[in-house]
Amino acid sequence: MTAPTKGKRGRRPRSSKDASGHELLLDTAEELFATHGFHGVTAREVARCAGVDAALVVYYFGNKHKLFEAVFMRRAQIINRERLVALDAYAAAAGPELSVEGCIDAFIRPVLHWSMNGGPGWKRFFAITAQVNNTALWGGETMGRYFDPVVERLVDLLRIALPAASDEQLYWGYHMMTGALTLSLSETGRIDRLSHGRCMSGDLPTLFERFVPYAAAGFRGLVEGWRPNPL
Amino acid sequence: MTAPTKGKRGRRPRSSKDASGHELLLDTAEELFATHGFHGVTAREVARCAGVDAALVVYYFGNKHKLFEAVFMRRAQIINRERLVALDAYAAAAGPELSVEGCIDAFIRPVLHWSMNGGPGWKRFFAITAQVNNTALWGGETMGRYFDPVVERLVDLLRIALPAASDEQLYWGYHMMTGALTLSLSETGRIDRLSHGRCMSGDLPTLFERFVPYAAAGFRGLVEGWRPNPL
DNA sequence: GTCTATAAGATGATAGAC
DNA sequence: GTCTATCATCTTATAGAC
Repeated sequence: MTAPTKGKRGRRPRSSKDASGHELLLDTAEELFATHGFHGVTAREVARCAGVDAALVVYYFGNKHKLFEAVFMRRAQIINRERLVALDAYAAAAGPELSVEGCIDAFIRPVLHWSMNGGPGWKRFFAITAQVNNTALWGGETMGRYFDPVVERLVDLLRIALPAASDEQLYWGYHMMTGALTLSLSETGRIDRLSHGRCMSGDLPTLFERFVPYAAAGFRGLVEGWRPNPL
Repeated sequence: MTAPTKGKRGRRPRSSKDASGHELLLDTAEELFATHGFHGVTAREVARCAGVDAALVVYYFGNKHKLFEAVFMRRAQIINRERLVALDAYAAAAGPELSVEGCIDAFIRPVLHWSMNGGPGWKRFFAITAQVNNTALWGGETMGRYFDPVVERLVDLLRIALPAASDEQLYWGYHMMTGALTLSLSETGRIDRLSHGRCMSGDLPTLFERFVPYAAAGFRGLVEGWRPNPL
């Protein structure tokens, strides 16, 4: 062993020019949680990797779980605020000419904007979101607590754009849309391999161009219905 | 402390009528990994909960990670086999009258069948699948390794059903479909809360009825396209 | 605000008895 | 095949000095 430190994921020595310990811990936790998941990282690793003392995790956040919640909340709040603004602005601009495409555009544009232009912190946040959304134990509850109020606003507009749709159909439609969206934003690289390079996880402009017509047509197809052979 | 054991998630004392240690460990690992994720469970916990000695994890599987792979592979192989059979049978029956709905039906019918009729082990497997699918580090790679060959067969059929679609569109369409499918099968309960009980995660016949027209219309909408305002 | 020291216990993996 | 005992290390969290 010749390295000066023995930490598993290395230590970044803290310089006086760095951000505050609080922000440093948030950023570092975001990075490590995104890659390894909540249980795949220890609070000590986060502190070590941030170049900060381990006791400061407790000092700033109380415990590891509250650190995770703080990471999640920081950007979720921004998304929620911008989505509400975008949905209201679209509703005001479209008037009675509201379209499904327009509603979905307003709903996903903020997340695509931040994923493209927000830097690596935002990408990591979306990777965390995908994991939370797909975890039964605290995922359903956490996602709902943070995002459901804005989803209700989206469903309100979709009710106008698709008057023939029942609420049950709209909620199922949203459910399928969010599965596609969180997976897409997590950029796992699977589609790159599957498509032999024809599609790229990180190509968000193309994702946007594909996502809106897919989801909008999906909502309409839902309303038209389909009679399967019974399962 | 009055309980005879002190294990965090309890011990199930092993009786001579139980299945072999190998199967017991697989079933128990499946249950715990589904709920808490790979890093959220220790190999010791799996063994304790199975009523089996901790050293047997190493004896049977080599290490904790290989135990996880064994859990995942056990049912993935069954799904793959049945999906291939279903896709081939549908292609043979439909001939040139192949429809997008029919292809998607054939692709998802096996998983819905097992989720509805296969007992809790299958539900747990799908919960694990959703987590793997949405994890960047090993998710993209693992999902691809297990499932991509069958996905290629699906895309082959969709090429016939949708001759106007480019491969790039078909792969994006599959990508969005799989996000919706893995989230749906993981039954996180989020849609139950969001919809105030109008929709239920565990209502798979309704999911099936909604999923096929949504995804099929999505694929068609993808081909028709849509010109967004630039991001 | 930041650090050291430490408590009290769990971890994955192994060696080797039976 | 199954078990005990053990290694070397890591864990969350706290108390209290500076």
